[in-house]
Amino acid sequence: MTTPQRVEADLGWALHQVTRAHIKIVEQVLSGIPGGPRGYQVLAAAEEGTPTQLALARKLGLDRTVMTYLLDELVTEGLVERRPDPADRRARQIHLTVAGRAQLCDLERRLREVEEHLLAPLEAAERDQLRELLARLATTVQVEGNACQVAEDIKRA
Amino acid sequence: MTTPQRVEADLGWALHQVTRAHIKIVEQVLSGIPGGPRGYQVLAAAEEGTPTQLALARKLGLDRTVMTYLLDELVTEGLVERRPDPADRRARQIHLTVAGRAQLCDLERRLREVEEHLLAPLEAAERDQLRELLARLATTVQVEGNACQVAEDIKRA
DNA sequence: TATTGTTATACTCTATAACTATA
DNA sequence: TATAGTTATAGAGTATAACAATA
Repeated sequence: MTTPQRVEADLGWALHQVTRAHIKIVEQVLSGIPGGPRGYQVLAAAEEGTPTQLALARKLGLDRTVMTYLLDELVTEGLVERRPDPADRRARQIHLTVAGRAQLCDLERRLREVEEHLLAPLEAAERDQLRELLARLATTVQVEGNACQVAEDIKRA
Repeated sequence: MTTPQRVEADLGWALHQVTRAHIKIVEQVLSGIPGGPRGYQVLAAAEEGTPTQLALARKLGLDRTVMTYLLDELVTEGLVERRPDPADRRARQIHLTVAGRAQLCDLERRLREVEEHLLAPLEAAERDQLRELLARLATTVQVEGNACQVAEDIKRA
């Protein structure tokens, strides 16, 4: 399975190969975070506001029970805190800790490096072209769910 | 999560969105095949030669026990046959049946349509550009494993 | 009565190990 | 002794259902 002569092989094959390579290196960067890529996404979402657990679960396309387990680990690692929601005593707001914010900042820097590494084989102009074309396609195809979920789907396929 | 302002959001987000969309529609096309995308890949590989089960498992990056289950289903559906390998009585060669060959032909046609549908938002010249850039990147990044496996990885991420 | 979060249970998928038959 | 294929068992990950607290 070097260079495909077949069918699906075309766009699908290339798309999956590149995505797979991206996932592999991203997983390495995020291997130290509880929940891996998911944990990172929780941190990123928590930085943007103070979402409740349910809001977080919906945003990331996860079951709320999975979110409970995931947050248990992130809390244990001291990256986030659960605080009572003053407006609704049933809900918990998720806040980044100082350590969580520092961790997130570091991860974001390393993820940018990963992208640059992945695109390195292309010329600068080509990298921009690819980014632009993919971004345009991505906004038009818009599938329900999230990018993280893609990893699940790809594996199942 | 409409248009991302964040980080990973850039290339990774677009790449995963497009891949996810591709997986979704491919899964619909292959939903009737035992094993889904995997079953299709077995059919495609069986058409190219007469691989043994083990060769097939290695090519698709699957455990040989999984291959047994997968082939059981494909045989039940009448798409492939197990035949004794004349050169090694331990091994079984996997052959496409007439129905399997017809099924494969139909699937390939529909998968080509899926690709065209996915790229429809782009101009003809842009589609060619994207295909070319992705193909070039795919051949350079070359991760061990197969494209089908990507679906597994994406989900896990 | 409905909803947030938690916990316990069940299910799916995959890997691991053990077994048969060949080599 | 090693390998191809099968089968049984155990494990990780997820979803389902039941529960407590609150709305």
